[in-house]
Amino acid sequence: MREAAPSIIGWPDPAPVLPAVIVERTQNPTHGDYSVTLPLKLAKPLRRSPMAIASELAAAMRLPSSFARIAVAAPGFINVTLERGWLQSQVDFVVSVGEGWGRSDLGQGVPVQVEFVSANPTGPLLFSHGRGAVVGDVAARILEASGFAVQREYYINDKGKQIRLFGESIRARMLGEPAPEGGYSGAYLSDIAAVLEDNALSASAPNLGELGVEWVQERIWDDLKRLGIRHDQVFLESSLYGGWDEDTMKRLTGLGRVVEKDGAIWFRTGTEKDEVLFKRDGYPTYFASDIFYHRDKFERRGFQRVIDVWGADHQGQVGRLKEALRVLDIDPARLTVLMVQLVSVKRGAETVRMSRRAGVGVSLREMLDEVGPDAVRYFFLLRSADAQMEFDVELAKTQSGDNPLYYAQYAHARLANVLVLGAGSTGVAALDRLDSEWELDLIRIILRWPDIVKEAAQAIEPHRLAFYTDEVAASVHRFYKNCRVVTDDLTLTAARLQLARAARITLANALGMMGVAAPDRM
RNA sequence: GCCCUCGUAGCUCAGGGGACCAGAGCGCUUCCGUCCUAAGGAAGGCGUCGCAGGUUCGAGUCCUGCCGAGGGCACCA
Repeated sequence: MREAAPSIIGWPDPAPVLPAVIVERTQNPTHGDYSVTLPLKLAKPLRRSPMAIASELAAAMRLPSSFARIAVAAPGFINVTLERGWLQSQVDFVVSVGEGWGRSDLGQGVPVQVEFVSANPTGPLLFSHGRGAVVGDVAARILEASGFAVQREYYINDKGKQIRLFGESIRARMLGEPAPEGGYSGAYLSDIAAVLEDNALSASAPNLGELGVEWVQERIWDDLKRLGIRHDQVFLESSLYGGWDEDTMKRLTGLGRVVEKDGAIWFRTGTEKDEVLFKRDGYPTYFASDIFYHRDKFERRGFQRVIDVWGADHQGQVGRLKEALRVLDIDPARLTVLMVQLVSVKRGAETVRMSRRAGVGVSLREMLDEVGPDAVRYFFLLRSADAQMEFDVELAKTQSGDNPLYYAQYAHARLANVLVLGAGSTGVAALDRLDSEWELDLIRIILRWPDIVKEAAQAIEPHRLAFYTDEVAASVHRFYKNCRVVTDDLTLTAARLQLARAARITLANALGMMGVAAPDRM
């Protein structure tokens, strides 16, 4: 269409710029399945009526009549309606593709890194960390399914005084003393102290911090494992300081971006407010580490794109990091930072607000114990990452359709169940008999799945999967309720079983991409 | 004071500049039970899309300002 349009309607001088998206999905089914709005966009530059342009373009469009109907509608839309026979035939196609249904080679093997969680090993993961963990993991799954070469990375901040402070906090706990100034005071310190004492270590042992980190990190891996999350790579901050730091500083200095004042070393942002890179005591700031780290990702390791999942409390860092990348001649658009907003936990009438900074709140582990990993994942995915959310514990535990997780999983279980019941049926499927509104609606929704994945990959918006899943589940329940699958009518039974297979595959793939179980029985 | 995210139905939230786009679920009021799991389905009411301008053939959607909520603005992490 984009290529053909000029020759069909004649090109003016200068030529108009065509929009990137030419065919879009209609939002109202009475207008068909797809629409072309090009005539409306071309009307002004061509100084012609949009309806006339639409008619000419529509007349020139060549689509097999078995595939779709084309219509022109005021004020200048070209609407394409998929033919029933074609829709029905796609049921076989979905079944034949099976597990690959929804996957694509959109990314063409481009290397992408998703870095997420990256919590400091000085305390167990909070529930709010879980949100970033799920968002990052599902973003990675979506990109993998779309043909990107994805690496999942966990960055550990193993330098600096936090580890030392952590060790001092453990020592204080072992001695029954209060935590040091700015130290850690959570109940888990007692657990660590108990383990260390069991191993005959005293408060005077020199490496309490390291031992504590080991304990915490084990627990973090364990929590993530229960959530179904693994990382491919652990990156230590300390590895940035074997020369890479100096090399990067040399580059920045050469670019005239480094200045020393007040005994510290600063990055010249180009605005009035410079940023400290190395503190007066000689230690690097997080900003400096982040510059070294991201230059490493892009230049040394060659990732084309990097997705960082950060908590909302780090958003101040985004602008200056991107500015530093730009200065280093790395296109900042290659870095996407997903800001994950705060989570509060609602238990009955009580709401607990989570605060990372304050280090208080509900631990990820308690929530895994209480509602299970599937509910944690699905509920986090039912909200876009950039909106603050409330997690309703009672709802997550409810075993009914009020709970969107059960609603979706139950739809899958129903299909699996009916497929077992129909396993002995011997009829030959007559797909043209899938002609009720419920069946055709389900087919249309199923066929959207590959687009949903692509859109989620392009926008990096994992929540789109959950909303789609909810739609599929609703359509499945309607189908199940209105179209009895296994009957004496053998060709219809076979056709409906095939549709049930296609729907089950779609639901299973969608739930699978979210890391949520798709049970056959409930 | 500056920056970021959000502001849509009583509640929790979707809405890639398009035409019934004003939505879904929950909650509320009803209805559906020989029969594949009623852990379900069907019907109904619910709104000045925070406010005011602007861009556009067309604006919850983009821009500006204001108001409100939350989070950032450390030689903290």
